[in-house]
Amino acid sequence: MYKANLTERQYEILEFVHETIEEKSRPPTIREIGREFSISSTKGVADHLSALEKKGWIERVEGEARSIRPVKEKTEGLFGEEEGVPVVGSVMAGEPTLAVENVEGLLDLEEMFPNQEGLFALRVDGNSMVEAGIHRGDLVIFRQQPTAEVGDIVVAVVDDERGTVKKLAGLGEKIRLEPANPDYETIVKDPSEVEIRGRVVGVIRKM
Amino acid sequence: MYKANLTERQYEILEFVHETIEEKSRPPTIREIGREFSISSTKGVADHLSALEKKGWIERVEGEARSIRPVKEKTEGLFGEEEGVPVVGSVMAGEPTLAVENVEGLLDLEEMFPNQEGLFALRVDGNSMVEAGIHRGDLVIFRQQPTAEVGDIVVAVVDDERGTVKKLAGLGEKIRLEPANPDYETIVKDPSEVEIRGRVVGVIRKM
DNA sequence: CATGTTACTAAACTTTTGTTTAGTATACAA
DNA sequence: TTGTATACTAAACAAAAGTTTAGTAACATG
Repeated sequence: MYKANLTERQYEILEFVHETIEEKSRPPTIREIGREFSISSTKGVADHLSALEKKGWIERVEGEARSIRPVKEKTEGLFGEEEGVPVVGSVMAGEPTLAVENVEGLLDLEEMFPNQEGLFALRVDGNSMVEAGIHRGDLVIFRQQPTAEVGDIVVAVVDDERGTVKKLAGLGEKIRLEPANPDYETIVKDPSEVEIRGRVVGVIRKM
Repeated sequence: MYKANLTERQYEILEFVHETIEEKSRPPTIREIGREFSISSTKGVADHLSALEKKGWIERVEGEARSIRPVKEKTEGLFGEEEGVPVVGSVMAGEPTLAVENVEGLLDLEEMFPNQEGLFALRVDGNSMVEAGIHRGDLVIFRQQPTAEVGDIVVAVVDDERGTVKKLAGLGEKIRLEPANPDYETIVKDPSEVEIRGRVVGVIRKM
């Protein structure tokens, strides 16, 4: 056995199917596979495909052209198609490299902050939130919403300024926007003077 | 004209092509499109495809089955396939919603932290780096490397412990690992007692 | 030593699919 | 009014692609 119950030949063909889909955005035909591997008979290729299907690596629709379809769950991992950066549980001494066994999961950023309606990013340009771990240059991810709860970190517009990021500390007759930096002062304004634009749901920093 | 120089019918067909690729991971045949739209003649569909090709929305290979291929640059945006969270330049007062005109670009997290060899994430569980904006629970993204420069924030293993995140403050006869929190003390160790495992290149926090 | 799997060739066959020819009808612009 | 683009039908044709039948050969396994 070669990799994961596949023979070497079967592995090569499965790999070619993937490459073709990747490059040409459609699966290859039996004859295209045959040409690639110098298999003159279509039956030769068809046999490999039957084996791959039987072993659960691909699916096909009988009689349809280009119907080879890799089974995602089985194939991802084998060809490194997973999205995301691996999250390691711990970094132990001794081993020079971080082994795959150490990986707890994959950090799928698209899943973490999906491209969904109402989600925006804003680059922070002040220092008023450093104690909340939001530094100049960071990108804050915020969900656009007109209100928030006390304690939330919000993106708000005060006095026609560019939006600022502050902690919402009070919501009564006066709205209190509290910085996380003793050098800055809490903003206390009438509700009419403050527009809450969104709630911060994440921070991303690249160094 | 309907959308972006396409007729309504052409738009519908282009949309169906996209859906088919999305759902079945291969483009539809002319007859499959015909069936969907109750166009009995293959010529009727072929005419639409010729129009789409002429207008630059798709590409085809003559004589090949299922060779319709949407031209990525033109199509993305029309069907909302872009990856990433929009980055807004500023959040202005007045407008109730964040207009698309405001968008400076798209934050493509996969591009920012690509799934490349040697890139890992580690969840921070101490408070020793709060002043550097790294809090408990944050994910630090680090590039696996055995050395680093003074000033870098590194992931290191000291005394068989689980990896810690510290600032590399000295590299001579003794290695200095400096926390960013006055409550913690700088670690000063022989090089033999410290293993630098990587350099922190990013921080991600979800709130 | 029979049996099954793998890995093919060769040739014929069928179905699917793309292409072409011929024609209808509507709408719009020059 | 003539041309051009759109939006099709109908029918036939040709090429592409999947399927099937009949074998060969190597190799491993019980």
